[in-house]
Amino acid sequence: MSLNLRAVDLRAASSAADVIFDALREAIVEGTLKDGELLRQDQIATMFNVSRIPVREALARLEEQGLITNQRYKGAVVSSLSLDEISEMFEFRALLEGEIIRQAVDVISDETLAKAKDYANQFARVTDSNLWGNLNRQFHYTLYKDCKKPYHLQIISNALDNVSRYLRAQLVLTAGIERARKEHAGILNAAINRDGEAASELTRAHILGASRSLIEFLEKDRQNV
Amino acid sequence: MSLNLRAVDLRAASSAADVIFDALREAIVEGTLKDGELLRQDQIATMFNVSRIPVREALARLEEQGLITNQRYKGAVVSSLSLDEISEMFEFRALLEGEIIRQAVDVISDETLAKAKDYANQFARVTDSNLWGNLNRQFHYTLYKDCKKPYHLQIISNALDNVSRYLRAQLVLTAGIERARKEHAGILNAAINRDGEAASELTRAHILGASRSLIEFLEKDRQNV
DNA sequence: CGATAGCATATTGGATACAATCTACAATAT
DNA sequence: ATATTGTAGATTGTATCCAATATGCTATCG
Repeated sequence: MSLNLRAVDLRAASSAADVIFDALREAIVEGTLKDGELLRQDQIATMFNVSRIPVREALARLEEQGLITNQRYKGAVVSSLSLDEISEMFEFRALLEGEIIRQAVDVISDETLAKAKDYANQFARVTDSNLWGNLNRQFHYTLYKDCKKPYHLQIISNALDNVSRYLRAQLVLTAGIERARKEHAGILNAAINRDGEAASELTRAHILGASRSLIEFLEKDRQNV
Repeated sequence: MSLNLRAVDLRAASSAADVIFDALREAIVEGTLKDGELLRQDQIATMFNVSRIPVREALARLEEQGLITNQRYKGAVVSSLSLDEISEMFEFRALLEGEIIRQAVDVISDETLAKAKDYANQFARVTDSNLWGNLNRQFHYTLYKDCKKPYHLQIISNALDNVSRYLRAQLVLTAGIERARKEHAGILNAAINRDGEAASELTRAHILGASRSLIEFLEKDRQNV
């Protein structure tokens, strides 16, 4: 077993369903596919040059994640969340992320802190709003990841997936960026000082504040439809 | 629209994939399908008298829930969790359920309390170990449900799904029933007294205690394999 | 006798074909 | 004109079929 060749684990390679799942997931999370938009199996199959079978598998998985809703014989639509549902998901995130960062700051490495700082800086500098969502996610996720709780992290990630297409509206349309920038700095600082309690409280406030701002915005926005 | 006939919403009717998903999920959660057991598409298809297509859809959804693991071209096996993973999931449950019951006791109705008491009694009386898992779930879920946080409840339910096949071993093989019975009584009492803090703390202790007992048992058990 | 290549069988991934159902519009009756 | 029924096309759900891959046995070579 000493062949001078870089090998990859082909068993872990992606099936067509995997590729389609990832693509749809990303499009929904980024908001490219809008709230309530109808997803036609045939259309997606044609786009990816496959039959409808792997498309259906991807859709089944997306539904299990809550990102789409399937109605038998009618089709799949991108899930459209009520204000209550959005609000609940932010509360959920505040609970989970507040707890995880408390545990994380005790074990987070200096390299990881440096990475988080880098993401925070990029987030503050970059002006392309398409990048904000991802940089925001990277910043937070980086702070959490050293605590070695993969299940918690996966659930957190999924919860974020379910609200990011709304969060983006909050950042872009309510001057949320400037506030987020400051709050990120505060959280990062608490992490650098290894102050779990402060990091937790600031993270909770960060999430719940964004929630309030978003809900307020959506309340106005949804009236004029 | 006033026809004297009891109608049902056929659009909500189950597809073959739904039926198979539910059946497999239940079998895994109850432990009928064991840890690491291989699931053959063709065999399942034959059992339900359908083709493999809806079976594959069900398997895709089960994998998304973490209940099975799929390996390309090899097949699906019931997920086998490490002690660390099991332990993490119990911590997760303790965090979530501790918080939810705190919020729930403020709004829980007397009827719901009566139902919870009924489940607790059944749990204590029944001797058929196959019923324990479900009664335990019903007891806790009943206490939570009035708080109207469907997303939280769904995540809690899924987390329980992922560990119940192990929990059952703890109840059956470590005299966990007697302790669970007492702890249920304590939690119920705190709920009746509308003491959110006590209910939360007792629920956390209940879950983390079961976790410790289970892990200890599994450590011994897995050595002799 | 042991290791490796070749082959047969089993199983999964995906394509094609068909059945069930929905949607929209035309036809008909009142 | 309005409401109901019938029909055609579109779309989803499932069955059947083929291709890609894994597994295990056999044969061959050293």
